[in-house]
Amino acid sequence: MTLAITDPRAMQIGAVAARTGVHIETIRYYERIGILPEPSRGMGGHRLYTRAHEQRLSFVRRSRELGFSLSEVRALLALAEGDNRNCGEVYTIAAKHLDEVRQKIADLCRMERVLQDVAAQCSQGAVPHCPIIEALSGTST
Amino acid sequence: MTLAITDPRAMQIGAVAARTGVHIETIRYYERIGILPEPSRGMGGHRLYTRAHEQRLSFVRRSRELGFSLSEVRALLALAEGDNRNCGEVYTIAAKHLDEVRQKIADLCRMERVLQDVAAQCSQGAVPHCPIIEALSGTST
DNA sequence: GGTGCGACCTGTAGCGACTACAGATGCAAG
DNA sequence: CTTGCATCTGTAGTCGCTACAGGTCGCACC
Repeated sequence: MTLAITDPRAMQIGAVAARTGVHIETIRYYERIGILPEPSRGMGGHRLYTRAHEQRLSFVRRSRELGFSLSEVRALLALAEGDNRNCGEVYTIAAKHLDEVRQKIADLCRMERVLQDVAAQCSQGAVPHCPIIEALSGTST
Repeated sequence: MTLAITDPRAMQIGAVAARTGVHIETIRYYERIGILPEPSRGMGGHRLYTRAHEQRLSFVRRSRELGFSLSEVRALLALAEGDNRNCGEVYTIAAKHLDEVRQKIADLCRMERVLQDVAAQCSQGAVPHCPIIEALSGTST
């Protein structure tokens, strides 16, 4: 029964989690939604991962850190899998995402300015009424 | 039966939605979670809103546009309701939120830089392998 | 008096990307 | 044998909406 040819380099989920920085629950979640292929199982039903799994997980993690959505990550993985003719498609995804990131930055910077103005009025003290509340109540603006 | 003293200034949900820019479904959602008090109802069970509801909704909308979470908005509303002794608490919430916004901006700017670098390598053409994929695969970094 | 239309009603399920349990195992050491 | 950690499965919760499905209300028009 225990003749299973278990690769000595095989890792359990905790080990891959530690090496990739991806939480255990998230790894199982990725498997469930098809981002990570199902690994083989050892004696007690424990998942056994290979270097390929680890690399794929690292790829996902780095992509997520750069703000790619999981569906973008899925697309990137598919392109990475294939030959390198698809570099243009990869570039398209990345460029589109870069635009979105810049848009978000612009939005947040606008928020920041307003918040700072509003907060600054408050710290100038001597308040008959709270200027933050009044700004949000929007009798001005 | 139809003696109900309906305030002529009372609006139906569609009107408040139009005036405040908050979607109808969102208004009902706010009511459900207790952000907006239940309005009175007219003949057919339709909600009837007052100016007070409209003002509260506008307050919520402006706060949300500045990125406050609904639980922060709840707190701000409670403070706005009370006397103005709580201006310090309002300031605390706003300042904390401002910090978070700045943190997000910093994070996004870091993403932006990396994405731009990576994308720039790609557009420099003459690619043996896709540099974006390689960057995400992380043999470097 | 019917019929159509649009605005409204209630209630529930779905999104994205996890996270947090509960309750059952596996496995090695003391 | 027991303790204790790691793992297993499955489900529900998070946030802030959004999108239905299937019913009702009120008014205009013929």
